[in-house]
Amino acid sequence: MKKKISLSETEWRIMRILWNDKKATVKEVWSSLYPKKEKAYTTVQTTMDRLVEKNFLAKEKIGLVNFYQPLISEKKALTQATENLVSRAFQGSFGLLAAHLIDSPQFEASDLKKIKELIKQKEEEEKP
Amino acid sequence: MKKKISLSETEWRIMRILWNDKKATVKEVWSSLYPKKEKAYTTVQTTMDRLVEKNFLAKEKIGLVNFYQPLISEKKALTQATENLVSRAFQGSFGLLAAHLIDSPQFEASDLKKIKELIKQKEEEEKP
DNA sequence: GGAGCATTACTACAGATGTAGTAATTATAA
DNA sequence: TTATAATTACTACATCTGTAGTAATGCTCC
Repeated sequence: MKKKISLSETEWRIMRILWNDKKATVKEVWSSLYPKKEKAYTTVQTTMDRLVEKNFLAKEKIGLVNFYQPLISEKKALTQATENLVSRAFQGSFGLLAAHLIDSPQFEASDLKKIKELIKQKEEEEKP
Repeated sequence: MKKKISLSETEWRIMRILWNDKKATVKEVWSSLYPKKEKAYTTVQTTMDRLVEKNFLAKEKIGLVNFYQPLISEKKALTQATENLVSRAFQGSFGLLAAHLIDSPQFEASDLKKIKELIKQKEEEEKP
């Protein structure tokens, strides 16, 4: 059985930094994430190493220092996470999730507008 | 800090039964979920009791037997779960999730059609 | 050439989760 | 009235997660 890997809040935050910077050290991630040392350095270290175990990050030692970089694109990670939710909560139906979303109060007019554009775009791509 | 409560695959499956049946015993849920005893009876029992701790279910003893029923609607649970994903992975933007969704290969033509209808419907509601 | 600093490597520990076993309780059938 | 079956209550244990401390290692500056 493939285990459903999912990321925690902190893990996402770390990944996002790596997606932007392509490559970073624990120190860099830590300073950028917790400039006021809200969390311990080693906490970030542990989390990043666990991301390596989960195959989300690669770790490469250059000189003395470990550099980490993403092994998976942000898009792919988002897709996986969405699939996860959909399969758990929406019985596998992306359509159900979309419907729920549109029906949500958190879904604002501006979002709606953008979605309509995207839909139109997609339709044009499909039958050109 | 409010802890982000999230449900596992099994927990969702249990909740779905309860949302349908309104009220059920461990036995009933277990038989319906694992007719071939894929999981132990007590596993379901434990899971349901943990759902009680999470305030997703209420437990009421009638005679000898415990009946469980939802304390939260399916819709609310879906909203919560979606919010969770959105806040973790989509930086809080429902619009981003929606965009990602439409752009997904898993998002089928039929889904698209339904969504368009829903959007139209919503728009009509808003400015009647 | 040793003291201090940065960094890594390893270890720890509490709480949640998946899974299930065992003990206790009570209705029921013989 | 006692053995049995159904059910609950309690306990267990491995794994994962959040959080972090400590030890080891190798620069760098006096």
